[in-house]
Amino acid sequence: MNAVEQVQQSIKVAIAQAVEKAQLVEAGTQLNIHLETPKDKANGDYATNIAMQLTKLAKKPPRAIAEAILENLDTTGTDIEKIDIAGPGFMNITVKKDFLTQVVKAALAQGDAYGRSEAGQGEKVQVEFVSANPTGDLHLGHARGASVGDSLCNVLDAAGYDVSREYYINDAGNQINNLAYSLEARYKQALGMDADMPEDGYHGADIIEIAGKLKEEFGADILEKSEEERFKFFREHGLRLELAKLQNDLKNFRVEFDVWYSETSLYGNGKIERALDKLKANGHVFEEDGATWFRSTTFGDDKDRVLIKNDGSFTYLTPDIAYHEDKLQRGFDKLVNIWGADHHGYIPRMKAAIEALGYDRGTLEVDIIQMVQLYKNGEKFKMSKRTGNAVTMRELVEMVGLDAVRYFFVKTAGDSHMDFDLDLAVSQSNENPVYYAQYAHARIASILRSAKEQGFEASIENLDLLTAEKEIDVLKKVGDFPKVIAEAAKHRTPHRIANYIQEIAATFHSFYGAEKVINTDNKALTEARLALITAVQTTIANALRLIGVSAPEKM
RNA sequence: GCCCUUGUAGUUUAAUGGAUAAAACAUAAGAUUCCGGUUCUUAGGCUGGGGGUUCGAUUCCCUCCAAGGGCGCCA
Repeated sequence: MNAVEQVQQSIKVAIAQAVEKAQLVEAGTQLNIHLETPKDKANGDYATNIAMQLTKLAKKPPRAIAEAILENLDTTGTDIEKIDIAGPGFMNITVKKDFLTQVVKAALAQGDAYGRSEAGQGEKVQVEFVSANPTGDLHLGHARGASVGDSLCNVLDAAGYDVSREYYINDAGNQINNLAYSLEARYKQALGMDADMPEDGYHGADIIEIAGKLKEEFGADILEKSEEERFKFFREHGLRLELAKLQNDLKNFRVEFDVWYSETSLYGNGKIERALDKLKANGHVFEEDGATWFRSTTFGDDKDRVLIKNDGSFTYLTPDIAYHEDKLQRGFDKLVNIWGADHHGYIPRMKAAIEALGYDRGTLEVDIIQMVQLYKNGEKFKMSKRTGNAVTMRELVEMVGLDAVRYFFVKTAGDSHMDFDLDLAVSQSNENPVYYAQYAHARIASILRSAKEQGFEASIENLDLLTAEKEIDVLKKVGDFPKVIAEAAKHRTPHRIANYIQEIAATFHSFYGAEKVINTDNKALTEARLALITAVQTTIANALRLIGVSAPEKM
């Protein structure tokens, strides 16, 4: 618990004791005292709405409750300067100024770790995201999912959760056969032969590229093989090269996974059969029309689902159920799946399966990443993996820049639809909000360089000199950081980090405009301000790192 | 037809059920002998319509409208 949290905790305790002393509620009642930071700083450093929350229990109007709390409040030993009752019954708390400077000490002492907390209490969370089929390039939607998923994992980690990142490789279904046939056609074309693409083939440029690689490596030798062997060859090598490309693209997107889980691996070890047996034993399986069904309607799904087709093969759902059972048996407290909105209809059956297997359906939470609508030349730009004219994640990064892409996708809540104007993104690259934050960081670096040349160094000796309005604003903003991370983790809303970055950058720029940091006539103040902006720089760098954006020293 | 998600300044988007709904971009007007002008200051909303829940609703519930997505023994 850092200095800021300790202050907040002491305030909460003091208020809780006052509530009890005023006999507003029955002894032992669990109070949920929440401190918020008022939008308008005229309303104090912190505010609590406890008086309004207690109207029912205390059977008094909120302002009367607030007054009763105030009368019974003992502020000795806390950092409370004063408390005002305002509006409908808010209690606005002003804290002693010297406490605010604690955040500078905390930020300087903790460095890269500033902002981290134990809020998550080590809860084991597994986050599965992207999980795109290894049959083509990652496109726009995957880029959004990767940005949000990776940032979420970073935030969870920073908030004290034990997080594991996982990618489920769909390397077992019909789409892989399709990949093999598509690749074979492209391979033949690469050799100058006539070959038709299969009807549902993958027309992406990546398949052509991979076919070219195979031609270079094996020449025309593959044509000598039997049809069965050729199929096996293209399947194997197609998967290998597609997967390598996916992993490389994601790495270049600054996204790394702890576990790459192969769907095929579920076939060799009996896990699918065990999951099926468990569903059967629990009485949720039936036979009809020559197929084996899961009675998912028992658990709220709108229709029952086939598990084994009448040709004896599994549907996609069946190994996926086994996969989720496997996840659950690995001991995670919570499973978070980040899926594209086009898969949202799949949620009820997956949750049904988890319940049917005997687990709490709430263990699995699915966060939907809404569609990204591309615009180009003022018109909708339909993306399709199969028509070959999709904008890939790689192309997007080339056009807009990695920092801008990562920032752009994470600054918007994942569950809201998003319009992405390609022309604007390209033309705006110089005005993109990400540069605003990066500039703040670079500007601080510049000031620190300049100060060093003039013989000044950041010092925490005279932080009490930081009393200007803009300085206080900056102190408060820096102090908010651990709470912002904890809240973003709790609500799984990494876009709050992006919002926070904008706020702290704006607060800093505003301070910069009002106060000069380097003042050769006042060494003590200069060095206190250098400590302050170092704390800001650390905070911005840490925040940018959470969302996968670089923090440059120079721009 | 049924189901899911989303409707907020001109545009793109914020806002644990809280106070006067907030930023950026674009537009207009100003600032700078100075630590980086990619900066700062100032100027704008019937939160899609209508009901309901309560001290209080952008947020929760119902309904209508609109946009997107899903409704396969595909993955």
